[in-house]
Amino acid sequence: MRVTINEVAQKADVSTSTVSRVIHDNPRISDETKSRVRAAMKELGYYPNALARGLANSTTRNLGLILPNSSEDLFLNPFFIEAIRGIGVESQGRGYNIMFSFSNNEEEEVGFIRNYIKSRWVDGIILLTIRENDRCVAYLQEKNFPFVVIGRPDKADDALWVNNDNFHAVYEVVNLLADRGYRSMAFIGGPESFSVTRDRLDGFKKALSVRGIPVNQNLIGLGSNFSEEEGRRNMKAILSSGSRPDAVVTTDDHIAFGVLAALADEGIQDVAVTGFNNTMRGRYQSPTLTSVDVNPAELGRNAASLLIEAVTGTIGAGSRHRIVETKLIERESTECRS
Amino acid sequence: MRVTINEVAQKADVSTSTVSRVIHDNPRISDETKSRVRAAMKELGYYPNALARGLANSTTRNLGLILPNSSEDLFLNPFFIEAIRGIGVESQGRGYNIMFSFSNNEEEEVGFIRNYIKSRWVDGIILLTIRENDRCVAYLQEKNFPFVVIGRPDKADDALWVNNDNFHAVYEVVNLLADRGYRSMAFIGGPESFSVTRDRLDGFKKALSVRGIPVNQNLIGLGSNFSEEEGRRNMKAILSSGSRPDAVVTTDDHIAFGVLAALADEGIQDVAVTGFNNTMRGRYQSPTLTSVDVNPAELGRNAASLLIEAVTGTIGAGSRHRIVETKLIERESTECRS
DNA sequence: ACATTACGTGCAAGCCCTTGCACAAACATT
DNA sequence: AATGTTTGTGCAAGGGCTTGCACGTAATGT
Repeated sequence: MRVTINEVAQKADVSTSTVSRVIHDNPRISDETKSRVRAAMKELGYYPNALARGLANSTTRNLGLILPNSSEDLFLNPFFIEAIRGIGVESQGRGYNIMFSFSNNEEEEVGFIRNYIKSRWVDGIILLTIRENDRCVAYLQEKNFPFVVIGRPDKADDALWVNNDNFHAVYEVVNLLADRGYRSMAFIGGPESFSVTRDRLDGFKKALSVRGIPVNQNLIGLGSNFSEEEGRRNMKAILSSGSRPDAVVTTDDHIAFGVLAALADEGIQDVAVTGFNNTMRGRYQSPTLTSVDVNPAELGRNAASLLIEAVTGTIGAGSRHRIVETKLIERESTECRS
Repeated sequence: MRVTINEVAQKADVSTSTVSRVIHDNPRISDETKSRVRAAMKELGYYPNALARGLANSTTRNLGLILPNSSEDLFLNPFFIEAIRGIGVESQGRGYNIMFSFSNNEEEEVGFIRNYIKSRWVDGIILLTIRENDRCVAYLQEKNFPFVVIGRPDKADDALWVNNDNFHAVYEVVNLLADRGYRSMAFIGGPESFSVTRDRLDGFKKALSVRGIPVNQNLIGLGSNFSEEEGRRNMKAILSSGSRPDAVVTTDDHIAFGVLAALADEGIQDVAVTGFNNTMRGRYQSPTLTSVDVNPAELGRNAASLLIEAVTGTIGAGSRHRIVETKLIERESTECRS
């Protein structure tokens, strides 16, 4: 039998309510009693039972994390593990635990969310990815359950989210390329159904137009996913349409690898390429790849702290979103136009 | 107010005990009653409260996962995320949840373990790394709390663990090199305090001696960690001692990268190098790196299932350990000796 | 000196589910 | 017909903690 609040109460010669109040440092308890109770707790090695506590005040200090169990391209870059780490470190620093589950599709995700909510395991939920018309978001909103998403939800802008400034990130990429002497830029991204894609494309267009460079629709290609294969396919399509950009902005390192492969296939050398997410491979590819570091750990930290503020009711009005700075990492793939 | 077992009982016109028994599919309840109760549950949308259940029978169906929050080199390869995924998928498939925490050092690890145990959040604990004389292992054994470790504990061989056959893996690496015509092989590994290092070194020595190749102590270097830097240092040390192996077996891709860097510094070309863990970078380095895939997802799955068997008391006698096969991935760095 | 206001603590109900034991009814056994 | 077995349910006592309310005592005010 483990030591409970009762033995402590007995030992300190007070009631269990008093012990409970001491645990929560209730100001109505006199200092003298507090220290007596604390001594008893220490002596007995008392440790509160989280389950009982949770049951009594229906709050668990657990957060649920919904992870995609997806194809390679999501796990081959450090984004996820770093984001998870950020979430974990921030949460545990604030006394929260994280439970996670891997889902193969939207339906499974909703299932896990349902389970977390209904079985009352968690106080809030973190969504690590987001789609257009995300059913998880819809479900969570319907249940009115606290959640935060990494990435910007297309509708439901009133939800909590943390995101990069994708618009600005690409804007800067274009500026870099322009500074390096590139003029005819292509854009190759993932599915338009992801708001990241749209935001980045907007940044691309805006940066061009600010510089007075006309946007050429033939130089814009959106793939059905973020894979190398799609990047390659889109690049080939652009080339075979007869266009010949001198730089290619992509929304993911893997897409960029595909682009580089397509260029290599054609024996084209002097086209600049940029990626996103600053993957390992980009650092060792040849040429090393200029990429945007999205700071996943910081995204994770912010997601966790935002959610915790929400579930504890300490969220500041008007601070339901957080923007995390990206960092442009310049490497060989965008060296000055020769 | 959420729907509880009481409303269900009322609706189905039985006692709460009966409902509880229906939930657990107790055979003492008649089929007729069962279906009546189930109908009531469905109609009311009943979902058991995990906390209350846990409190009542002191079991949570949660597992705790202790993760290192360590320097880059541990996160730069997919080992962790893959292992976590394996653990997660296996656990959730069996109806278990995972809680994790990142620790910066052994002391923090013990702290998290203590918290998990004392606050009764979890039924068992998974250790993803292991040191010599691991205090976590000691603590868990002292508390007699169910746990499993990935990697072989040096003492405490009676603990549950899952591991690769590291001896055999390196044995095969040596065989490959020998088949490719290499004769003078060096070994560069991490700290000897890790059993992986020792097991791999044993495999190395054994394979050589089976082939009748003498083991040269000057060609063995053990670093203080698994980093590129240490790999480079050790390789330089070997070279500057005047030795000139024609192949280098390492215990980690990062070490191998360091070795390759050291060789490149000296302008040496024709030395074969092998790594471990099959990292991303190894696939894109030049030369691409021959490496041993340790199958982290499978290690994770097995760890989870072994632990679950242990906590449910369904563990088979004599099956307290599991060995996961490695897979040798041959690439350019071990091409035939020219 | 009496009424009022803190102050510190205890009572007991509640959170929701599990389970050993008891028990009534139905059936089988002599 | 009397006794013994099953079979299916219910009772009630937990599991460990929280918290609204009540209450006695001491301090304050007039």
